[in-house]
Amino acid sequence: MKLTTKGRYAVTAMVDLALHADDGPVSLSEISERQGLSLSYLEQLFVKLRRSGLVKSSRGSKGGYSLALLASSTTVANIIIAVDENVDVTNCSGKSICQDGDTCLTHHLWDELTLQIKNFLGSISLQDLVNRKEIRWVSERQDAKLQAANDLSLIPLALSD
Amino acid sequence: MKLTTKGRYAVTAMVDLALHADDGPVSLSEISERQGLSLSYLEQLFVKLRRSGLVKSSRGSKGGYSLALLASSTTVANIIIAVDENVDVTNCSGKSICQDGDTCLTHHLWDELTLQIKNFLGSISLQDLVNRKEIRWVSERQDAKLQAANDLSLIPLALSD
DNA sequence: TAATACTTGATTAATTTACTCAGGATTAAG
DNA sequence: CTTAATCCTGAGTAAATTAATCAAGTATTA
Repeated sequence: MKLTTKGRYAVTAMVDLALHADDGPVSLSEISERQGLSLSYLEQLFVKLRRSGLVKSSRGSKGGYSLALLASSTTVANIIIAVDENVDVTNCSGKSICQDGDTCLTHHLWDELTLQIKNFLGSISLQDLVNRKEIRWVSERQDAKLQAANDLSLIPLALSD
Repeated sequence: MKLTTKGRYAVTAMVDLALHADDGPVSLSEISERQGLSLSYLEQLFVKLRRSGLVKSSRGSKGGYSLALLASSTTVANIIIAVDENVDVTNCSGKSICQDGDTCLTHHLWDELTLQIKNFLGSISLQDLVNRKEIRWVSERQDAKLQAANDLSLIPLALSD
């Protein structure tokens, strides 16, 4: 499987989106600040998320992204597949051609593991994550931090120079 | 998690070892031929497998590797960890320092997935794999092919030139 | 003593990852 | 109508990782 920073970033960003869904479209720069992720990189990821139909965008000032589906209808597996292309741990993408066009000795094992991972990640929705206590805590901490930073930025002209 | 060719090769080689355990030590060149894996690369992997105590080596002619433990005591997880170092899907190796030294929004989710994968791979032993019908079939095919190749190689001097 | 096989360390080509950069298109607000 | 915010796109790239190869051993057995 490919489970790298890319997939983790995408899920994190989508959870952020779900958590702040009430305030209208969420801009990538907000997500970037709150989650500490690179803005340019997020842009790349959201192209894929949009093309996969998981988010919808609104351009212009006060624009941003919002969930295209119910939080309960989007699973973690959906998100990872959208950005990572596949969640397959076989060497042959499940085609059973791993050794000279034939099945390799352990093909079936990797096929099973792939199924296990897909089942697990497919069983967890964004709504499940939003409901979790430990995620709400982290989110509150992040919101407070961003608020504090914004409050400070109201007086930089008075301080600089 | 790092589940790449390295881990797959190692498990495949270990299953080969378990399947041919009755015939005494198995040389890496045999495994290389049967499983279509690079000999030099197998050498690297078996250094780690030996240091992890999963196999024991006997040098010299008729030497090779054999299982250090019962096939029922070595799990797939043991093998992958031995060559890949970790099976962790968090960004922080489980330390909860993923965002500026603090817990990131989705840390717990990756922690759980890591546990799932470890449980699954830890629940399957080499003995389980050896007992599987589909693995026996592939193994028989491979043995027959190697036997045929060896039979041919008995007369190359008569044919070459 | 010759052949076999493990042992080790250095090196490397190809690929992937995780970005950055530069610019353009669209929209809302002032 | 202008400007600022934001999405949108594509090209490029440095660093890391992978999947090896190569060379030179050492140990053991036939």
